[in-house]
Amino acid sequence: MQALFENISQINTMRYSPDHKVGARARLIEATGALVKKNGFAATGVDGLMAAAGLTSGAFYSHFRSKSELLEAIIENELKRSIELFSDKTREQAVAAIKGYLSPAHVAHPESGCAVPSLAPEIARASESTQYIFEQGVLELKDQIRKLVRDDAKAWSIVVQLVGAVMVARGLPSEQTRKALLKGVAQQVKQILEEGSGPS
Amino acid sequence: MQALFENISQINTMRYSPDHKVGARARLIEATGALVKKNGFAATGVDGLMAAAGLTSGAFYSHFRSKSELLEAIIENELKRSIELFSDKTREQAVAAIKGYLSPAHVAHPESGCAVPSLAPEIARASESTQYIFEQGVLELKDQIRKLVRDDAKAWSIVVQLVGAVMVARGLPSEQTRKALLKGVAQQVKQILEEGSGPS
DNA sequence: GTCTATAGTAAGATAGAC
DNA sequence: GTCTATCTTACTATAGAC
Repeated sequence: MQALFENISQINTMRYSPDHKVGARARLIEATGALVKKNGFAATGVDGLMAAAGLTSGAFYSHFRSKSELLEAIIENELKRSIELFSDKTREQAVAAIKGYLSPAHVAHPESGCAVPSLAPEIARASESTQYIFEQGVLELKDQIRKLVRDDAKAWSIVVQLVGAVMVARGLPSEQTRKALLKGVAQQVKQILEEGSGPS
Repeated sequence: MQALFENISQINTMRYSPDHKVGARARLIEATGALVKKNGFAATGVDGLMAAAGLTSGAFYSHFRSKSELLEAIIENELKRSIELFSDKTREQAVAAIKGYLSPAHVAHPESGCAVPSLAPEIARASESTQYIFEQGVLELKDQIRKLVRDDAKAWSIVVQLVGAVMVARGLPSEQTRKALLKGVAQQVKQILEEGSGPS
């Protein structure tokens, strides 16, 4: 299973020449990623996806064999960015990233936020290879949080609180309720972080 | 805002004569609810929805003015059932319900499970009236959990851990990872429950 | 690589027979 | 209320010109 991951990564990496920093495909993945996080994958047509990148739908299939292949690429790209939010950071920076994740701004702007609260149910219905990529990303995210709490259970708890809080808050029309939820969850997450901050 | 809720509830209640316990509309909401939780709302057509109830698509609009009105009815119905899982229960029963929520069986069977981990992102993109119904349901769910922990922040934390854990676990192809996540979250939720179990 | 055009299918919704 | 048939639009995907 781990070997499969490595193969997928290799294929994706070697599809482009090393000196092309950001190709057309990468730009497509960026532009469509924002749209898909905002409006959902199933609800967005290929026409709309390509329009977001300033192109027409005919060009889509020069870059992806199918729409579902795009979802896979989006998940890979988006998860990488979410992971970077928590990696190679001081403890203070990581705690600030958690605070930002649980902010009203993140709730209000799915297009520039983490893909998990926007797309997780659609990932659960996607191909197995898409789910493998998702799993690798989630495990890496958990491991980054684990560095802060040095405990797997606590790390998992924080990960699901972050994504659960943002996902639920986005369905709440009342700002008051949204803020109460975010504040409550932030308080509990902070407590877990403090429990785990004994001597290194 | 509260008045709006009452009006919506009244309309829905008074649409049918009081002696009809379960009408055709209610059966439709049940049957389509399971399908929508499994496959997603946007991804499921009216044809498929009605086929799940043994009918054809033409009959759909005798019961709902639009597809989005159905989503609203499904959310209302499904949230009611999720709330009942935690209401009018002894402490032991409620704790057992939490354990069941975080079970592999719940992760494996979205069609018979809670609607929130299946549909929350689609609710976030739905009409404001659908979101009001969602908010009322989520608040009631939180208040049921609050009875166990007597603290709003802790109740919110548990709610988002439950829905976040199931939602993320459903995207993980490895049973090992799924179980580790569920076990870790269950452990942390249990700890919150024990913190809040002082003298009444 | 990107375009226009189009094939083929499925979508949401309506009309009228029964 | 439910059916079949249909309208209109949108969908995923492909073909061929540039």
